[in-house]
Formats: sequence, structure tokens, C-alpha cells
Amino acid sequence: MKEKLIQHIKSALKNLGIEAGSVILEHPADLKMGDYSTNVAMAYAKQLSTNPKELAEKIKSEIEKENIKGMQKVEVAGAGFINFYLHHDFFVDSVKDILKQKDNWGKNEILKDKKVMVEYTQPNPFKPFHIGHLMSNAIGESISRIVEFSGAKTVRANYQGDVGPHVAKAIWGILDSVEPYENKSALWIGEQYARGSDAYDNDPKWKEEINEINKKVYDRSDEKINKIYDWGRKVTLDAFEEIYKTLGTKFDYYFFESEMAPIGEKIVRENIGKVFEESEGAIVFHAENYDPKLHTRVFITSLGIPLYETKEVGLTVTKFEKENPDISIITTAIEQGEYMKVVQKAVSLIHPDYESRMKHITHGMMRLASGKMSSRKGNVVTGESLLKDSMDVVYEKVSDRELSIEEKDEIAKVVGVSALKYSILRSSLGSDIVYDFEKSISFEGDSGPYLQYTAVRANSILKKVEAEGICAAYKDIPNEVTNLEKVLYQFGEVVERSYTQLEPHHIATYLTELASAFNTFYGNTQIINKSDPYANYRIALVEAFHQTMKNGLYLLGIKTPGKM
RNA sequence: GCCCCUGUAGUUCAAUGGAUAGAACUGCGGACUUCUAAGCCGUCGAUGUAGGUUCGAUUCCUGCCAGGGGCACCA
Repeated sequence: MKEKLIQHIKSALKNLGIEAGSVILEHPADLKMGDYSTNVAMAYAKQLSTNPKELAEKIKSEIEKENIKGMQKVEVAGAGFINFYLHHDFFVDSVKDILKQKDNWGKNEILKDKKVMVEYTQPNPFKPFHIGHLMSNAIGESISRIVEFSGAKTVRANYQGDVGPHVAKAIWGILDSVEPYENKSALWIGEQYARGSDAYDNDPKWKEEINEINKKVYDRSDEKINKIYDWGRKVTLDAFEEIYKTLGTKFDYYFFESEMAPIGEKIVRENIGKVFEESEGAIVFHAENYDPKLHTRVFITSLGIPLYETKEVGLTVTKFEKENPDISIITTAIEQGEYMKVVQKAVSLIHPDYESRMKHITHGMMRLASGKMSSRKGNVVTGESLLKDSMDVVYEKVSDRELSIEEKDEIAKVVGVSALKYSILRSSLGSDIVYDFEKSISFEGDSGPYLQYTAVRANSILKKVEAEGICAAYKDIPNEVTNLEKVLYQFGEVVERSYTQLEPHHIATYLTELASAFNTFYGNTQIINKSDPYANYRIALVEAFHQTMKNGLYLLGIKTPGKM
């Protein structure tokens, strides 16, 4: 409808002798002011040195001549807004359409035949999976699904730091531990990392030991260290895999720093003199020569060790060579922002055709309401513990319901994950998220569980309807159009907007509005009522709502439970 | 010092240059007791600051203030 209407407005303008570049069509904040609204009259009034209201009236009569299907009336309001009111048939048709499209409802073809690679999560073996990884995962998974809904083939990638000082610190802790390591968990390895990290900062002797281990990890010259390394890498990666399963992520690629280092190093060395330069014994990139806002970074140290920058070069080139994506998206915290600009500039000089295809999405950092997180103080909130706490709260809430233990476990998992994911995805990506367990993991109001709960209420109506053998029909339609209908059809537009801005929170905001509209409808209307001729249409409406909520939650990476 | 991000109600967040700046939580006040009350209805309450551009600015530009991040061998 939106595109069609824009075309009609453009041709109306053309008839009036105005060549319109872009036409802005929006949904008025208040549904009373129409279903769509445009400001073109105000925008072009000056150009024609005419009164916006008069121009609006002219445009209105041009549009009325067209007799657009599904349009009930056109009005001029305010300073010169043209408001469009859709016909009841339009809403009924969109409900029908939703039930026809089912799981495909909301998809578009913006990225038809395109391939998009999304890299996210990036936890490091030997270190805990912390809240930041949870954030990146929630955002990256949602972006992946939004891109998928926009018609692209999505390739999910994870990039993990399996070499470097953090590994040496953990191994130092493991070696230093009096207990045998063989049956220990990823959690325990995380604790050893914290001890090693502490040791590194507090005693030059230990620092020296850890540096020594780091070298051995690189060149694999020490049998004992190799054994611990292989064991620890597996244990932590397996633990991450469990978390991905809970979160609902399945990666197509796992890239490791150990593999990217030699690839990147080769590329960097081949481009010395062209892109990179030698300076004080190190290989550096003077990005400020290309963009004054960027800065110089070291890519290979004076000791010849490739840094993170170099590995990133290797990773970027590897991604393009393996999959040749039309768009390559990376999701990380904002702290990587400036760094990434420099690296991407360097890559662009080597491969100009990659430049416009690389996108870096940054999100804020998650911080604790009660002071800073620090691995040394031991007040790190790991992703696992957070997930577990959230699930425990849900389990407690459903404990007295008549459900089997398996059902309760599943609900705890699905709703617990939802509470967390929603609290991350509800806000735009720019700002930090202050994590306060009591407040941030909310189960009422603006929250994931609220959306799920609303879907569950709809689902139980549908289940009952099915049992009683009543079905959806469009024969008798109530006179009044509900807000629910006015919100439902907008879903597809919201998905498009989420993609063009790469902002999942638009979905979250929309779903909350949708749930609220449904709950109002639910509270005021008895839906199952055999003596009510409108009952069949209302059932269709409930079904359309349930489908839309389910598809929307999917885009947030959240499952829709049947009961809760 | 330079660069990037962010400042909206008591709190956590929305608002594609537009109409009376929306929600949620909290506070206060209600309804029904029916298909799940994790729900519904009402109410109190906000654009950091000073300019500029515009018919119109929370949104764009500039200065200032505040918070976070980054700036040569960590990742």
C-alpha cells in the first residue's frame, strides 16, 4: 500500500507541474489522524510560492480522481498535512493476506539474490563468555534474521581469539593450580584466566613466565603446554556451543585468530611501501594520510608479531574470498569503532571493491549498575550465569502451574532467553546498557515475556477454537475498525525500516505496540462466542495477530511458546 | 590535546525534519472476575546548555557542559 500511495502522490504532483524527488509518507502518531500522512504540500509550497493548505487541497482532489482501491477518504489537516484513511476492506484484506503468507508474512525483496555475511559474538577460548558477548550475539542474530527477511542469503560467522596473551594467562593459571585440570569446566578455566591476568599485572616475574608461555603457544614447542592448550580450547569452545544452542544461533563459519594471523601477515608484508610502512622497527599504517580523522596503528610489532589489526586484514580478505558477500557486516562493541575504521581503510586500499561492502555495526557496552565489572574483583557476570538467573526466575513463576517438568524447563529456557534478548534489543544500538538484574530483566510491561505472554493468550484462544470446531471467516465484519487491525498491516514496513537502518529495536518497539493493541482488544471483547456473528472474523484477527507476533519475535531471535 | 559515540519524565527506553514528544517501571486512582491478572483502564511527570538553518528542530549545523570509548607495538 505504501509504495502504491507514494506513486499516486507523485503522479498527482506531476499533474500539478511538480517534479517530486522523494515523497515522505508516514503513519501519524495518532491513529485518529489517518493511516498514512504526507507532508508534500508543505515541502513544495514554498517552491511554488503558494499556501501549503491550498496546495494540499489541490493534491487531494488530484488523488481523489484516481479512486485508489482501499482508500476511504483523504483529508487536509493541520498546517497542510494530507491524511489518508484506509477503507475497512483494506484491513480485512490484510488480515487475509497475513493468514495466507503465514511464516513469510513481513518478508521483502530489498536484498533479493544478495548474500550477506554477519559476524557476531566473538568470544575468546580460555576466557569467560561475558555479557558483552551476549549483547553481540543477540544483536547479530537479529540482524541476520532481518537480513534474511529482506530476501538475502545470510551467512553467519563467528571469530574467536584462540591465541594471544589471554590464552597464556589462562594456561599459567592452570599450570599454577594445585588441582588436576582434566575434569574441570570452562568456568574453572575462566577463573584460572582471572588469576593469570592478576599475576601478569602484579609481578614482573610472573609476567615473564606468561610471556614465555605465550611464545610456546604460538610455536607449539612444549608438549605439556600443547596438551593443556588443546584440552582448554575444546572445553571452552564446547561450552560456547551449548550457549549458542540455548540462544538459538547456528554459525556457518568459525574463524580463528590463529588461522588469520599468517594470512594477514602475508598480505600486510606484500603491501609494505604501498599501504604499510616501516616505522621504529614495526609495520604501521598511517591512516591519517587518507582521512585526517583516522590515526596510525601498528600492524606488526618490532619483534615481528602480527597484531589484531593484521589478523583482521586476514579475516576480511578470507571472508570475501570464501563467500564473496555483497555486504559483510561485523557487530562489535563501540570500543572497536575507531580501530575498525583504520583496518577497513587499509583493506580498502588493497581491495577497493570491498570498501563499500564492509559495514561495522557498533553497540554500547553493558555495564553493571553496581560499579564496574572486573575480572580481578571476581564480579564478572558471565553470560551463562545471567542466562541461568533469568531462567530461574521464570521457573519460579511457572512452578505452581499445571505443567509437566519438561514443559516448565522449556518455558524457563525460552522465556528466560527472551527477557535477556529483549532487554538488549529494545533500545537503539548507540548507547550503553546499564545492567541491573532487578530492573533490566523485566517480565512485565515493555519486555520479552510480555510479548510472549500476549502470544500465548492468543494461542490458547486458537486452541480452544480448534477444539470447538469454529473457524476463521470473513462473512460478517464489525463496523468498527480496531487499533489492532490498524497496527497489524504495518509489520512489513517495520521490517524494511529495521533493515535499512540496521536497527532491530524498531521491531521490538513495534511488537510492544502490537501486543498492547491486542491486549486492549482481548480485554474488551469476548472473542469466542457462538451467538456472535462477528466471532469468526475476530478469530481470523487473533490468528493474524499470533502470526505477526511469532514472525516478529523470530526476528528478535525469540521463540514463541505455546503455553507459559 | 585530537577523534568517535551518547545526553528526552524520578528510573529504563521510543519518536523515518512535522501535528498535543510516545511507552514501560515507580507513585496515585479504578474496573471486570470471561478465552492465562506476566493482563486491562485512568492519572501525575521530560527534550543538558547557548546560538544557527528551516514554514516547522528531540532530530540537521556550530560552541559549551556532562558521561562512555579510542588515539604505536593489548585484544
